[in-house]
Amino acid sequence: VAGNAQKAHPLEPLEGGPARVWLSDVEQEAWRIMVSAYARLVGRLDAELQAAHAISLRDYEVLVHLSEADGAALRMAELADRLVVSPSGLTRRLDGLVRDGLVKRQACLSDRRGTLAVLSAAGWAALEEAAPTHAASVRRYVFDALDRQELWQLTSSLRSVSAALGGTTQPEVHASERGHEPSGE
Amino acid sequence: VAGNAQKAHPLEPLEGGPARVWLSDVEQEAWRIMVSAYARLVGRLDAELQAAHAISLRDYEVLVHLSEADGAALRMAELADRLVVSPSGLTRRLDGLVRDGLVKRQACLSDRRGTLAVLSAAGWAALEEAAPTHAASVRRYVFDALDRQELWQLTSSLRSVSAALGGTTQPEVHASERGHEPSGE
DNA sequence: TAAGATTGAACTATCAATCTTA
DNA sequence: TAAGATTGATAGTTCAATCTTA
Repeated sequence: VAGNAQKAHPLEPLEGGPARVWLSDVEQEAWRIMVSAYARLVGRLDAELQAAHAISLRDYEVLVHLSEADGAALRMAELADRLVVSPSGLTRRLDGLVRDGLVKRQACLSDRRGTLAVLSAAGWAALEEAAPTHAASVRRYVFDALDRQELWQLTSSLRSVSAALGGTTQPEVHASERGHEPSGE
Repeated sequence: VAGNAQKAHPLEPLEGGPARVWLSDVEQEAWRIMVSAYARLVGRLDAELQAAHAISLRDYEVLVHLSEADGAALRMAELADRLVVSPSGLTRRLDGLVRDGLVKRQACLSDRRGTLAVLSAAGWAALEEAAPTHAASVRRYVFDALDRQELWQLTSSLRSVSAALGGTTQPEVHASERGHEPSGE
């Protein structure tokens, strides 16, 4: 919503009291550019990844997270948390990746309710193939546009926002479930 | 993808040549926090808006953009561009808003192919009602977590990213693009 | 012939309910 | 009784095709 002096629509009940109700012009502009730039950025990254390797950014991110995990395997709930998607959303996403042979499901030994998502050989290959494209895109649109100081500052700011949102993937109470899995590949 | 020294998976074909193929650890971490923080932030904003006023963040943003336009009206294509959604996506979104009575469709006089989206009285009311909630959320999770310098820096960085993405319909003039003619595209 | 907007088909994501195991 | 994961129903989005007007 517009700030104090830009427009004269009926959205100004306050003029600067102790608890401001509207965003200032500077804040409004910052927020606007944040939303717009991020949407456009993600759209571009996805388009370039799909054009070059026929894989969506969403699916690619699954491969990335798995590749960084111990044994290239992760519990569904943990993976969903890292990807910021719902449990059911991850189930559907994994269905597609399993169908394409990039990921395999594996029973969790330590907790038989659980399921492990495991990166397959084909998944590794797809990741290795797509990674340079993705890295180049991110670098081109983000890191090349920022100097070192800006990058550090951006990261710091986003970390503050993340903290304000509350703990995400904080050290949870159940850390003993990271089962041992004889990498079935 | 992990950087150079974090992990020992088979994703390291280079060790630092002239054209780096992977992201550095710092870059990787910055990118990771960017994706995660933004997803969580938007999810929270949407949840709080829906809980308090039964309106989605997406629909709310339509109202905001219309409210800032001349006559609270915008051509479909222009609105879609500002919202970073496809033309068909906006058509469907407007269907819902029209059904709810928050927006009205109006024939465009100057170009009979066109359609105008116009904020209705109920739309204004809904916006006025929801705006304080949204503003408070954004302030709480973003602006309260950042000092003035960080806010300025963040905006600047995002503007650089936006510029690197290339002009969409995003002129660097922030205050003058209100109600201008559809500068032909 | 091209542009603006909409529609149909396909895809993806979520919530609520369900089933299995702790 | 609760937690992990999946499924059914549903909502929202996009691409390709279509219709109207420039």
